[in-house]
Amino acid sequence: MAIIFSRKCELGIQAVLYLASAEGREVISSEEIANELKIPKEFISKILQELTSSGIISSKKGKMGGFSLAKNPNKIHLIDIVLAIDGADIFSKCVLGFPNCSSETPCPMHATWSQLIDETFKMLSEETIDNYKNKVLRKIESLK
Amino acid sequence: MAIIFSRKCELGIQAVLYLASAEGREVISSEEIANELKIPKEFISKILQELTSSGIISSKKGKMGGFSLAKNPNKIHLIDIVLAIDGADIFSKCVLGFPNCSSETPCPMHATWSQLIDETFKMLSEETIDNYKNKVLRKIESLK
DNA sequence: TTTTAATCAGATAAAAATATCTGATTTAAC
DNA sequence: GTTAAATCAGATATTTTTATCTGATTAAAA
Repeated sequence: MAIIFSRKCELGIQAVLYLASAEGREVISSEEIANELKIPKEFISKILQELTSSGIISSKKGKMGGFSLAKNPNKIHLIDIVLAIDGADIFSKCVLGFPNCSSETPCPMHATWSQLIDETFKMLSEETIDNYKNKVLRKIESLK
Repeated sequence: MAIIFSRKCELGIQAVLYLASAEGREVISSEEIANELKIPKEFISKILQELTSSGIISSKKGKMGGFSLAKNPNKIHLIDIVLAIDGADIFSKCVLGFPNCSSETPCPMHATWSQLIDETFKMLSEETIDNYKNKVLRKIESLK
């Protein structure tokens, strides 16, 4: 089964978008995020920990603690989350799984695939969390 | 870790390209494919079985048996192999993992992502094995 | 100061994907 | 016919990913 982003990465993006949509509030607990996004609390907690240690979000410990964006949502790009959780493999590894695929020793699909991957990287690098924060609330509504 | 195609699919495409590059010869054994592509014989055998049962390649059993393309390489498209091994999930499932993502209840990335996925689907549907069969031999040289 | 509610860190469990093994079947050559 | 070399089918093993659990730490509120 092929996938694009790992489950962790999918949920990481969901969670960051939810935090962005809650602007004005100081922090949001992992429990609220889990309930709103209908995903297991334990799993999203681990993901929030990763996002915290990579500096995309920040956490407040103790009672009344929770998570918030580490910077302005127009400074957080989708690519930041993808690279933090899944790394750069999707953009750098050979699409056919050949070793050392490059313009010197290209695989058969190298040229055509590079073009698509570059476009994808560009989109993820340009789009900010800010551009999407309102859309996530509408999607969450549809989950209820 | 994110991936595009499963390992099975990557190797399936590699193997079909190798068969295409060997035009003129009646059949190619799984052992030869494994040796040339530097991958385990047992694993590629299983993949060749799948490709046979989905009608992309055909097999000849018994001594001197092996595999060959089931049709003209200009009639086999990359998408055929991808769909046969990985299915259509990559093209139909929500990129953020939300349920029921569609233009009615879109996820935040739905519109931007659909565009990239449609382009990818189009490329894989247009490109034939025939377009790539020579390139694979050059790549195999670099493995030696 | 104690209790409560939150994150944090590391271990463990479960599920899925990847890879391997074993034996049966098929077919060409001797 | 017998043997050898190939695919086929299903079971098994290994690895990775996904998910959960447990206990420690932190900090607000009673």
